[in-house]
Order: sequence, then C-alpha cells, then structure tokens
Amino acid sequence: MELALLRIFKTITEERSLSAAADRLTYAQSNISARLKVLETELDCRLFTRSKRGMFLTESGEKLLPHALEMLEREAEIRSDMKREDLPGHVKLGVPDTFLRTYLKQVLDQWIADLRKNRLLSRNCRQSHRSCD
Amino acid sequence: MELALLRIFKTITEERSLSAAADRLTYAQSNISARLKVLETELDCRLFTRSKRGMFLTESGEKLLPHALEMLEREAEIRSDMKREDLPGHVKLGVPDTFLRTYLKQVLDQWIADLRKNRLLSRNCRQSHRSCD
DNA sequence: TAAAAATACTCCATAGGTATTTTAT
DNA sequence: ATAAAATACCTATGGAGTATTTTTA
Repeated sequence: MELALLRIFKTITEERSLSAAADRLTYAQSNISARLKVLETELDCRLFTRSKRGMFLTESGEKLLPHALEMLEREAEIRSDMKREDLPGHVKLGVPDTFLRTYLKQVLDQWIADLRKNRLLSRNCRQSHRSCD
Repeated sequence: MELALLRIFKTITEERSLSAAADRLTYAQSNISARLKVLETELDCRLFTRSKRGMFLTESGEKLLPHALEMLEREAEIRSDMKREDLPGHVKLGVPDTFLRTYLKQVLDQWIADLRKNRLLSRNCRQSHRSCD
C-alpha cells in the first residue's frame, strides 16, 4: 500500500469529488480516478459510492479513514523527527574518514565516556557517523 | 514515502545485511541497495553505517525504526479490518440496482428503524451499498 | 583476498497526462 | 443538458534485474 494513495483517498473524502481532489493535489482527474481504483482493487472493496452529488464513503471507506489519517500524520512526524539533526545542541565535525578511524574516534569516545562518568552529558546525547565519499 | 521502503528498512535492521534482506524479501541485492538509497535521500540522512560486519543503525535510523514498525503494523491492521465484510453477522443481498432504489431501500430502512427503536439491533450494525455494474 | 555493498546498464511496469466517452441528475 | 467519473491511449519515470566494480576487515 502506498501512502500516496492514502493521501489521495483522504483528499477525496474532504473534497467529495475526484475533480476537486485532483485540482487540490495538482493531478489530472483521470489519474485520481485510476489511483483510487488501484486502492480499491488492492483492498478489494469499494471505498466510495459515486453520484453526481459527490463521492461518499462506504462502510469500508469509513473503516479506512481513521487509519489513513493516522498513517499520514505519522509520516509527517517521521519527516520532522528526521530533521532534528541540524538543531541547536548538535555538533558536526567534517574530517577525512581515515583520520576519524585512526585517531579522532578514540579521542571522542574517551571524552564522551568521561563526560558521562561525571554526569555532564544528557542521557540522549549520541554520536553518529556519515561517510561523505 | 512508500511503505515498501519501510519494509525493506525493517528487514535490513533485522538481517544487518543488504544481501540477507534481499534474500528474505526475494529481491536482488542491488535493488535493496538502491531502494535504501532512495529512502536515505528522501529523508536526507544516512540510516545505516556500512561495514563488512554488517549494517548498523545510525542515530537517525534508530529514530526511524519505531515509526516504521508502527506504520507496517497499521498497514496489516487495515488489511484485516477491510476483510470483516464477509464475517458471520454480515448479510449480503444481491439485487438489481433499480430494485434497490425503487423498492428495497425503503423497506430495509423502515425495518432497521423499527429494530433500532426496539433495541433489537446492536449499535454498530450498518448498511452499505456497492453497485455491481 | 573474500564477502558484502555500490555502480552501470537494461528492461518493463505503471504513474501520470490528454482526449474522449459514459453516467447520472 | 451538463457536470463529473470512467475509459482509451500514450509517454516517461523509476523499480527491478544481471553483471561488474569497489570497498573493508
């Protein structure tokens, strides 16, 4: 299942219309129609009743909605969580990989161990290493 | 973000190896490598440190893991929720659409209203309608 | 040097678009 | 008659594979 499909599903419930949902998400109407069909096929159920008055959730659709909302919210949460790396309190060092391995790592590890021993470091202070090659 | 990527991510954390993850998911190793890169690019962070000893989560990876597990669990939940339609307690009527609209619906609505009035129907009893065209 | 990950390429499935037809009020 | 959804068709992106190279313990 794709989150993109759930986003489309959510928008249709809000707009009660494929065309309007397509507009809002800047897709073609035909695409929204097709993508909805993909989701309905995958879940093997109709999610909306179609009428000119609008698209309305079926029972299955009602069941899906809260799940979909939750998943999309969590996705947003992930994205914001992943950004925390560049917030204040973070120290970034750019050094050659070899230097890191042969020298810096030991020093840093020792330093951090000392700080920890003396309770000078918050519990959630962590190291991470990203190679830049 | 795609759930497929999160599933791959999860499997890598469990196997600590791209090749092993690829085997388990029956993908090619190169594909797993590429897909992981897609996820890392999308989240703009390294999720694993690579070494011959294995793939180990970075700080960012650790942050992602619980989210990923939750999302995948919820996906499974959706699938099982959507299946409930064919369980005991469900009554399905197959009738021509026209018949439903011109006659059956009124009768059923009346019947259900009566049952509700006399508390003979559980709170979560629902109707839904799926056109078969 | 030997496993494992990364890269280069190829192929094809499908997401997405345009134009049109069908449906329902 | 009209507005919206569905369908037919086309294109291009990117997911997945094979073969190869690069990495690191």
